[in-house]
Amino acid sequence: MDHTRWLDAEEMRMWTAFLGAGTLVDRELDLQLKEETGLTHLQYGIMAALSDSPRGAMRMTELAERLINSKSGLTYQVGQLEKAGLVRRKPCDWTRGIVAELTDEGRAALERAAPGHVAKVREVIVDVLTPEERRVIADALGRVRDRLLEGEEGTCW
Amino acid sequence: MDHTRWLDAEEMRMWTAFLGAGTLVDRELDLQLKEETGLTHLQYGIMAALSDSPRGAMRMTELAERLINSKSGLTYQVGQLEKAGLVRRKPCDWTRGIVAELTDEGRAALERAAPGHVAKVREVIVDVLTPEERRVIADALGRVRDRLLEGEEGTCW
DNA sequence: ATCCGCAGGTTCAAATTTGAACTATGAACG
DNA sequence: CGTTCATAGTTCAAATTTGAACCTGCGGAT
Repeated sequence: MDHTRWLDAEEMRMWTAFLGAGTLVDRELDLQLKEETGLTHLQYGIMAALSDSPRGAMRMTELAERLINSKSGLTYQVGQLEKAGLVRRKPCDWTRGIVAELTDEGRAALERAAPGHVAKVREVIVDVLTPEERRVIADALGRVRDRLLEGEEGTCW
Repeated sequence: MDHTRWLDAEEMRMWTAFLGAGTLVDRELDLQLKEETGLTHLQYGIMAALSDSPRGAMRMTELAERLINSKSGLTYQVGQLEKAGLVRRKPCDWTRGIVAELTDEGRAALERAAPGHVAKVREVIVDVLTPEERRVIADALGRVRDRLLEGEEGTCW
């Protein structure tokens, strides 16, 4: 009873490209960020998320969802950033909980880090693709992501 | 002197989709594998690589390259697999070094794990995309990956 | 009021990952 | 042969990640 539909050559080509690119791109960005700014990609992600947020602050759980990370992982990394003086925790005004907020120093660090980071993102992926490819990937992988996010409703790690 | 070319909306859409899909797909596969077989995605990758190999065995360094992982990480995980009796280490015949080789038990475990794994890969990504999207992604991300692999010649972590 | 149940966060131990040192062995060369 | 080098793997401590157990405040039902 082998009902398994194995991957054909073309499907496998896509799958390995996707996996390999994901791993390598991530590593490359991590190296560049650590090298130039001492931040990890995750830490940069946290700060970028805070900076994007309309209030300049986010609740821990929102952060965890947005960055797709476990709550305890976030607690740890926000702790690191707090030690470094880049982020501050404070009780949340508009609802129970705690928000993380960029300090002035944190905002400055992010602004210093951003140009190099964006340049690297362009170098390793954005500028390597054609506009058409970017469009297709945005649609296709956006769909993949959204389906997984939905399936996750109410899941809490 | 702000020469930074920031990402426009479309570029950002692609970038976040790529990042998000990468993270979520990886997590999903890890969960499924641990749940059904007790293996991590990395361990599955190691065993699959060994199984693919013409000799049914690979040198540690080859494995590290193929799986895009650090050497010490491999040492650790191969150690785990060895403890579990799924993999065996032995001195390499045709050149110095050590090869890892699937045991019979390991091969059996891989065969048990594969159908569920492939099904999940289809469910989360392969079957979510159209053939045309798969083709574009294979080409585009394959290029991204290969450029990074080249730039890495001689790098050893 | 009091008791549940739970959402938001944290803590803690265990597992994993990292990177830098370290060991060992084969290859090239005199 | 003996020396020197580069390569293949391992080891070790430190950093990070995980998941489960644990606090805590709060709303609603009784």
